[in-house]
Amino acid sequence: MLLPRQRRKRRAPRPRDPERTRQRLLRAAFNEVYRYGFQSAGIDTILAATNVTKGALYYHFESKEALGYAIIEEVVAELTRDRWVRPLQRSKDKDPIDALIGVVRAIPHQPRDVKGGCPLVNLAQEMSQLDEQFRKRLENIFHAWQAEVAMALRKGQDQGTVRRDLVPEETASFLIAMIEGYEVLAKNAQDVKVWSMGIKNIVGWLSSLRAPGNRKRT
Amino acid sequence: MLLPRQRRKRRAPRPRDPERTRQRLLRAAFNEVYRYGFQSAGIDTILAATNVTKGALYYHFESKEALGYAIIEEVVAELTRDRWVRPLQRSKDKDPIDALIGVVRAIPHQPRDVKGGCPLVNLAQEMSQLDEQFRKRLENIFHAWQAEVAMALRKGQDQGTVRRDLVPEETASFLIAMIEGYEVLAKNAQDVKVWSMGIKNIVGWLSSLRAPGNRKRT
DNA sequence: TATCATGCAAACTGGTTGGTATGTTGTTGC
DNA sequence: GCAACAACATACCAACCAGTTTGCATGATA
Repeated sequence: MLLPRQRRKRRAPRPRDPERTRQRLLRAAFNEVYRYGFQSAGIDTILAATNVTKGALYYHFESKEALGYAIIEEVVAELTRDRWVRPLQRSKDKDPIDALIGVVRAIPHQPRDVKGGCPLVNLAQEMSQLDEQFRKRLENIFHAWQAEVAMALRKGQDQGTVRRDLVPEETASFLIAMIEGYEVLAKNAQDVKVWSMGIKNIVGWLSSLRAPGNRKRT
Repeated sequence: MLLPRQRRKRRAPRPRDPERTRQRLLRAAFNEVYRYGFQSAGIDTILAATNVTKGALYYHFESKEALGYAIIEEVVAELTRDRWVRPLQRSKDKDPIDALIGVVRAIPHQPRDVKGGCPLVNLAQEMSQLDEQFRKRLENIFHAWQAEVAMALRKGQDQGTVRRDLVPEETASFLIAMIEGYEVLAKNAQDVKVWSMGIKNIVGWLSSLRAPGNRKRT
C-alpha cells in the first residue's frame, strides 16, 4: 500500500495528449540510446529528460525492449527515409551518380553528429548479435537503404550514365559500407575532419562509377 | 564484520601464478566485452567464466575501467598486430597490393567472428564518445593500423606498382573504413555471405590501385 | 449527474552491479 | 623456523535499475 495514512501530493495536472507524450518519450529515449547505447540507457534518465513519469512510460510501452523497437521503427527508420529514400526519389530525373553524391554530401556533419556516429550503426553494432528482434528491424532499414541506392544505380545503367559491369545491389552495399566505415572512424577520432576526408574519398569513388564517355570533372 | 563466530570455508587453494591469473582474467573479460559490450559486461559474469574470484580481479585491476584499458592495450592491440602489422612486415618484398589482398582475405571469417564483429569497432563504437581514455587507446590502434597500410602503399609507389596519384594515408583510411563498414553490415546481417561479398568488392577495389602497366588479373 | 475508461503520478520492490573490508594462505627472505 | 608480504577468497554493501502496484484526475458516455 502506498502511504496509507498520508495524503499524496500530486503535481499540477498538465494537458493530456497521449500521442504527444508518446512522441516526447520516443525522442528522449532516442537521444539517450544514441548517446549511451540501448543497454546502458537508463529508464530513469530518459524520464528525467522529459518530465514524464514511469507510469506514463509503461502505459505507452510494454517494456524497455518495446521502447527500443519503437525507436528503430519510428525514429531511426524515419531518419533513413529522410536522408536517402526521399532525396533519391525527388531527384529521379538527375544523373543518379550526381544524385548520390548530393545525398552523401548532405549527410549531417556537425560535430554533434560526427561524435555521436550513425544511429543505425550504433544500434546494429550493439544489439544485432544479442536480440533477433532488434536485428530484424535494423535489417529492414539497411535493406530499404540498399534497395534505394541499387535502384538509382540500375536506372543509371539503363540511361547509360553508370557502368554496366557492376552489380547494383553489391555496389549499393559497398557504398553503405564505406559510409558506415568512415562514420566509425570519425566517431572514434571525434573529429569532423576525418569525416570530410571520408566524404571526399567516397565522392571520388562514386565518380569512378560513371560510364565511360560520361565522365565529368568533380 | 564478516561471519564473526563461524569459521569460513575456503575452496582448495590452487597453484599461485599471478601472471597467469591476470591473463585468464583478461581473456575472459575480453570475451564478455566482445559479446555484450563493455558497459553491459558484468564483473560477476566474467568471474564465473574463469573460476577466479573478485578479490583476485580487484587485486590485479583497480576498477572495471582499468580492466577495459588493459583489454584494449593488451588483447585488441595484439590482435591488430597479428593480423596486419606482422603479415605486412613479413611480406616486405612482395607487391604491396598482393600483400594487402592477402591480409584482407586472411581476416577471420568464421560465423563466430562475423557475428561478433570487429572487436576494435565494437569498443570504439560504444566507448569513444563516453570515455576519452578508451578513445585514445583505441585511436592508437587505428593509427598503427593505418600507418602500416600507408607504408605498404608508399613503398608500392616507390616500386612503381601502386598508382602515384593517391595519398597513401588517405587510401589506407579508405581501406580501413571499407573493412569496418562491411564488418558492421555482416554483423547486422549475422551472415557470412555478406562478409564474403564485402571481401570480394574490397579486393576488386584494391586491384584498381595498381599502377597502370602493372595490372594483373584477379 | 453518475459511471467508467483513459492517461497518467508516485511510491514501492526484488534483483543486479561495481566495489570494499577483512580474513586467509602460500612464498620468500633472513 | 618465523616474519612479512604477495596473492588471493569470501562476505558484505550501497546504489541503481527495470518493472509493478495502486491511487487519482479528467473527459467521454449513458
